[in-house]
Amino acid sequence: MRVPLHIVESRREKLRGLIRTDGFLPVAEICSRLDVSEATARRDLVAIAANGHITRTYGGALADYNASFASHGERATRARTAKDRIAAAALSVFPATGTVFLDAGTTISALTRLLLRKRRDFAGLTIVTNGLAVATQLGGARGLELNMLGGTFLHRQAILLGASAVRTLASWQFDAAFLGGEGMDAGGISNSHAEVAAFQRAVLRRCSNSYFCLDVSKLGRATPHRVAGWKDLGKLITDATPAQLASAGIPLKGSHLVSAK
Amino acid sequence: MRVPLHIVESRREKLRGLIRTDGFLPVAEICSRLDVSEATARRDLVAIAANGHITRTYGGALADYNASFASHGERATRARTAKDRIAAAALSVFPATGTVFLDAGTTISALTRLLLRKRRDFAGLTIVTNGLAVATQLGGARGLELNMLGGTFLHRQAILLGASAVRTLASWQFDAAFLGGEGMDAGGISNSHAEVAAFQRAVLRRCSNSYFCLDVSKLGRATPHRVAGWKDLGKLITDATPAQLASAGIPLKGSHLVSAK
DNA sequence: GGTTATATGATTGACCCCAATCATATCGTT
DNA sequence: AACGATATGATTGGGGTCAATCATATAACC
Repeated sequence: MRVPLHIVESRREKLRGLIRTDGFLPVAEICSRLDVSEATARRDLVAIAANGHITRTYGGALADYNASFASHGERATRARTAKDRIAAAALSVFPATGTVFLDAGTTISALTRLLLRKRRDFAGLTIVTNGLAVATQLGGARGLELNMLGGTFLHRQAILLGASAVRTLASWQFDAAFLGGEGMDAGGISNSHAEVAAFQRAVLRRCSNSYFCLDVSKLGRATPHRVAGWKDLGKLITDATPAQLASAGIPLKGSHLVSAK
Repeated sequence: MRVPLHIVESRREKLRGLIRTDGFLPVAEICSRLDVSEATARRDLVAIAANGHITRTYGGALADYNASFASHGERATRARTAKDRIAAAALSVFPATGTVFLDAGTTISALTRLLLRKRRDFAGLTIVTNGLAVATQLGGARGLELNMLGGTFLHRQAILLGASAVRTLASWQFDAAFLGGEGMDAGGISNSHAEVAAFQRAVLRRCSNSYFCLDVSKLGRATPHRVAGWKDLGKLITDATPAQLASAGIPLKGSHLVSAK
């Protein structure tokens, strides 16, 4: 029998919370806790997985604050996704030692994953991040010194931000910084959160080499808060072709571009 | 056919790394990546799960840096563990609003889990933590302001520590702090890491009410680094009986003890 | 208020996961 | 060198999971 929409939505919201709280939830337990049939539980799961930050697994669902989960989707199909290609390109310019800042975000998370797979020992490398997923992934890597900036937790993105984060930043100097973004157009790179943009600008001031990693889907999209114009930032790592970039009015060439093909 | 022991161990070490990197790994993929049969993959999994930090799920294995996973084990058996009882007792003294510090560690993680299950809205409450698992669990809770201290990542414990963490602490004042520990005896509470102990002492200086949460298995155990003597700390929340505490030489009564039974 | 759209639960057949068992090859040990 | 221990892979039966289909009751819409 049909049920009011607000009931459906609130149930799914509750399920989102349950999965987030437990980290992993088997289908059977979803049924008993929400008192619904398997069919409904599964349907809710796919609904949440579609736009929520949840990954389905065989027999249940996994909260992917650690967006590192890529087994079923990306890797199984063997099709290297745009993010993976970008990660590979970023890896080629990744310092072997020194101090590196890593942004939050799924693109950077792909880089982290690749980094862990390619290198066995990280002695001499210091990584600083404000992303919970990145920290979670890198924590425990052999020889790596991992630092996290403090700050206020930004809902839905698992990022630490705010005045405290910017203040802590002041004591660091980075050899390289790898950053993400939500939009790139003729004017530069932009983000949807004012705080994120402000934070990234603060990072830019403290690094000698900056690499923005954005896939082609962000091309031409402008989001409210501008991070920096093309003149003010370092290199762009993208899978967009030079032709695509040119037609979007982005004036980058060679030395400011690392192409991921 | 049998295979040399060092091969077995190195393969399992590699598997540990894979699971940690990916967050979740289906059995089928373990087979293809390690080039072993399902049987061996499963056997390796149980071997790792026995003493490594891995949780088996149906169809694969989950890296449990987020110690929040408790569906199969604790909850399924319905047996309220010591940690759960302590968490329930802690919840009874948990402020409805204000600023609360939460330590890292599995006992506190149990408290976090319970907190999320019991309360729907956290408006007016600010939580500060240095534990990745706690932050991961609480991130996204409705109305909650969540702050994380920055610092250096401590291997194996997913805690942020060090001078930076202590420094950030200086700008906070807590209405309550819930802390864990590794040992309690007549002399007080102790921890195995010097940095952890130093950090906890710094927290104690900045809170009006402190609650140490330790289960009875820690009773009588003394670890190298003393956090504080019984006179210097607030209340103890434990499932140990007053008789057990007395026989261990711990001079606490009523007002300094919250019993979890 | 009548009609349409849809959320739900039951069912079914196929597929996958798992624990147990067994034969075998080879490592460790004496 | 010979023996025992054991890590491995194949097999098998049982059970769980999944996607698809269908009937139905009821919310949403006009």
